[in-house]
Amino acid sequence: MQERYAPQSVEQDAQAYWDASGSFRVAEDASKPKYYCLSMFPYPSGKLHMGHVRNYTIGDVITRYHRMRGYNVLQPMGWDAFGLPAENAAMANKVPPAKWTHDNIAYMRSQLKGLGFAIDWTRELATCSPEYYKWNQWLFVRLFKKGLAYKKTGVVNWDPVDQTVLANEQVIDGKGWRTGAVVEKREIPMYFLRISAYAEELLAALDGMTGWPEQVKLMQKNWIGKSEGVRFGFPYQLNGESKVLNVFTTRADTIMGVTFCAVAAEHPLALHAAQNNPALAKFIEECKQGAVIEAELAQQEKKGMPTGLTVTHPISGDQVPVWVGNYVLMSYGDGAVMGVPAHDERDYEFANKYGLPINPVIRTASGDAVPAPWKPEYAEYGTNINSGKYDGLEFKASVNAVAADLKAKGLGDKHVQWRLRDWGISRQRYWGCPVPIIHCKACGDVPVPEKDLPVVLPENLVPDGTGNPLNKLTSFLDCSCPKCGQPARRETDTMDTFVDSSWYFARFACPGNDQAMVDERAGYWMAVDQYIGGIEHAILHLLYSRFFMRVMRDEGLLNVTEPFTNLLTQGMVLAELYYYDNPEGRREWINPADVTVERDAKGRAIAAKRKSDGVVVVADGIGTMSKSKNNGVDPQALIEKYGADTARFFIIFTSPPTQSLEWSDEGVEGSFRFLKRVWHYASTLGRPGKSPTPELRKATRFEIHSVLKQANYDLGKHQFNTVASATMKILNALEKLQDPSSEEAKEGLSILLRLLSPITPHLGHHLWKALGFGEDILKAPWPEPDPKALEQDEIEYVVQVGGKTRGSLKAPKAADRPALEALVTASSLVQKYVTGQAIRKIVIVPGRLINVVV
RNA sequence: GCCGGAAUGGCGGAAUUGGUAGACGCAGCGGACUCAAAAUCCGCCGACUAAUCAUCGUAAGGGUUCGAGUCCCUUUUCCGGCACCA
Repeated sequence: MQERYAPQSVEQDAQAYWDASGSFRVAEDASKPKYYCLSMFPYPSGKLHMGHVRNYTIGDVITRYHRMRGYNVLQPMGWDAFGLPAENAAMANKVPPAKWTHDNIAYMRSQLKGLGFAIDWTRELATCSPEYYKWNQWLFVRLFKKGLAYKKTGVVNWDPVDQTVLANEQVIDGKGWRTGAVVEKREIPMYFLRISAYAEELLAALDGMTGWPEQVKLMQKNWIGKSEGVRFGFPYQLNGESKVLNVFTTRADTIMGVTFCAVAAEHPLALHAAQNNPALAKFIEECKQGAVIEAELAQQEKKGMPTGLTVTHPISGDQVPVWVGNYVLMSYGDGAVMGVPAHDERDYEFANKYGLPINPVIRTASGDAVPAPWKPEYAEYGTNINSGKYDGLEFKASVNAVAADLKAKGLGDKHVQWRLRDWGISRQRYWGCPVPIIHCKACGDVPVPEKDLPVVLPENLVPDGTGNPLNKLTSFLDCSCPKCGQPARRETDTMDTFVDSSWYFARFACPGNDQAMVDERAGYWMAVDQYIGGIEHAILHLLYSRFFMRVMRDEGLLNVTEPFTNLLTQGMVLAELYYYDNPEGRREWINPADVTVERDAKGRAIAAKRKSDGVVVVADGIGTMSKSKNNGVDPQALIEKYGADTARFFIIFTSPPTQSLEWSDEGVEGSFRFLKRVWHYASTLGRPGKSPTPELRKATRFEIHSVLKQANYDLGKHQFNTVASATMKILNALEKLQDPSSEEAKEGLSILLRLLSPITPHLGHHLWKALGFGEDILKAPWPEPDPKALEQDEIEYVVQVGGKTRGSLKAPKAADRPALEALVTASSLVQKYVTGQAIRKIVIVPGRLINVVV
C-alpha cells in the first residue's frame, strides 16, 4: 500500500463503495434489533456551518457504532425548509424563496455526502414539498374538527410603518429592523393548538424519561409550570351590575395582607376605567408600545397607575384599590393579581414606589415586621398574624381555611394554574405551510375538505417586506365555500415552522406513502432511539414534538407516546474573536484565520496581528461562531485541505459532545498528524522490528486491552472524546513495542481501526481492506477486551497517611486485609510519615488505596 | 427579571463517579536528523525552588468526610432559553 496518507482519494473511494453497495439503505427487519439514530435536520441556510458538522458527526459515530454492534440502524436526513431567512434572502436577491431554498438544499446535500455520513438518502424529505406539508394540513383539519385547533386573538409585534407583523428576531430594541419605527403590540385573530389539554400528561411523563438529561427535563417541567393554589374573585359593582375580578395565587395564606390589586394593561377592567380617564388611557397606550418579548417585559421598570376603581376584599370586606401594572401578564391566569407587598418582592417594590400600605400577615424568620430593604425571608412560609380567624395557622392549614371560606361564599376554590400557553401557529408570512381554512361569509371558518388537500403554496412569489404576498394573489385568495358553494376567501396565514419539525421523524419511517401521514413502518422504527441536537431546542421543539406524538397517537395514527427515547444535547461551536477599531471609528471583526498570534516563552498569547498588513488587533475572548462577529470557520475549506476524516476526528476529540467546542486550527493540524501516524504505522505492519521482551509484549497487550475496556465504557456514556484519546494511546503503545511484525501489533491495529472507524470511517474502510483484515469494516464485529490480557499478579495500592497521598505500594493480588495492614505498617513510606504518632485506623479500598489515619 | 447549565496548567480537555489532579492532544522549550528549512523522531513541560524534599494548587468563601475537582451552603463570571430565528 501507499506510504503517504492521501485523504481525498481514500474518501472518494470509500464513498463510492458505500454508494455502489447501498451500505446505508435500510428496511424493516424483524431478525435484528432496530436502532433509529436521528440528528436534528438542518435549516437550508446556504452552506453547512460547523454546528451542523458537529451534530451530524456525533450522530454518525453513534450510528456506525451501533451498526457494528449488530443493530439495524436507520439514520435519515431531511430539510427544515420553510422559514423566515428564505424570505429575507428573497427580498435581498429578488429571487423566490423556493428557488433559493432548493439551491441551498442541493449544495448542502453535496457537502453532507462529502463528509461520509452513513445516511439512508432514499428517505430524504423537505418540509416545503406539498407531499410533506399536505399532512400538516390534513392533521390540522382533524384537530380543528375535534376542537384541538381553534381560533382566538393573539398578540403580535406590529410595525406601524411597514404595516406588517414582525418576528421577535426582527425587533431590535423595541424598533422594527427595517423601518426603525417603534413596534406596537397588536391583537389579531390566529389559530391555536390546544397543547394545554396535554399539560398534565406532558409533565407527568417526564419522570419516566430516563434517557433524557435531567437539565432538559427540569427546563420542560418549569416551562409547563404547574402551580397549585387558589383562584378567587374580588366582587365589585359596575354600572349597577355585580361582577368579580378573578385572580390566582399560590399564597392564599397571605390574603389578609392584600392592599391592592393589579391588572394587565389589556385587562377589560383597565380598558373600562380608561374610558373616562385620559391619563390612564395614555398609560395603557404606553404599555402597548414595545415588543411582546417576555424577556424585555420582565426587565422593564415596573410602572403602574390607579384605575380609580375599587373591589371588595372577599374575606374582610375592605375596599381594595385596583391598579394597572405593566408587569402583570395578560397571558398568565386571568391577567390580574392580588397585591401583598409584605410577602412578595415585586409587590413590595410596587407598594414602596406608589405609597401603598404594607401589612405583614406572616411571622417569618425575620419576625413580625418587614422593614426596608426587602429580604428574601419575607416571602417564606410562616405563621399567620394580623389575620383575624386565620391567626396561628401555618401555610397549608391557612390555605385550606381560606379556600374553604372562599368556596362557602361562592367566590373561589383551589385551582391548578399552568404556565404553559396554547400554541399559536398562525404566521402572517408567505414561505410556510398554508393554513387549510376557507372563510365564508355565511358559514364562517370552514376547513378545506380532505379531497382538496394539499392547499398548494404558489412558489413563484417574491415578498417585499410589507406583508404576505399571498394577500395580493387573487388566484390563491378566491375560492368557493366547501359547505355552501358561495364565493369565499382562502386563509393566507401559514403555519409556524415548528409544526413542520414536530413530526418529521415519524415521516422518515414511511417514505413515499401518498395515502397516509404515517403507516405501519413507523410502528417498526419509532420511537427514535437516539436524538441529537443543540441545547437551544431543549424546550420548544422538543415539547412540541412530544405534544404532536400524543396528538397523533390519539388520532390512532401510531402507537407511540414519547418520540425520543434518548436525547443528547450537543454544545455550541465557539471560536476566538478579534477586532480592531479602524481610523473611521468603525469596529471591524477579523476572522481568526486571518490573525497571527505572538507568544511568550511559555506559550502565552501576548499580541495578535492581522496577517495581511500586520495591524495589531484586539483579542476579545471566544464566542459562538457567527456572521456578525466574523469568526466562522468554513467546513468546506477544512475538508478540502485535510479531508473529512480529520475534520470529524478533531470535532470528536476536542470536546465531549455535550460541552461547547472551541475551534483551534492547531488542533486540526494535530488531528491530521495523528491520522498520518496511523496510516504510516499501518503501512509498516508485518515489517520485522526489534524483538521485544516478553514483559514488554505482556505490558503492551495489557495497555491495549485496558484502554479498549475503558473506551467501550466511554462509548456507552457517549463520551467520544476519550474514545479518540484511546485510539491515540493504542498507537503510542504499538509504536513503543517497536515490532510491527508481532501478533500484538496485528491485534492492536485491528482493535485500533475498529475503534477509530465510527469517527474516521474512510480511513477505517481503506486500511481494514488493504491490510487484509476483511472485505468491509462495517461488517466486522466490535472489539471486546480479552480478560486474559487484563490479568495481573500484583496490584499497586495508593498509600495515604492522614489522607495525604505519600506514594504507592505493590501487593500480591490475593493479599487480604491483615496482610495489607502488615505490609503497609512495615513500609518505609509509613515509617517516614507516621513518625511517632499513633495509628488510629487503617482505611482500605480493595484493589485501590490504603489510608493510614493517625 | 425568571428558568437551566458551566468554571480544572499557556490552551482543549482527563480523572474508573468520594480514592495518586492534570490521561490524551495543542502550544512552548531542549535535542536528533539536515548544508539549511520543512516533515519526522526523542526528552522536558501546574506554582514555588538552582534542584530535591516540603508546601501550595481544580472560579471565590465556608462546611461534611480518614479522604473532596467530585457531595452541601453562599458568592462571582460566562453561556443557553424565555413562546414569531431555527
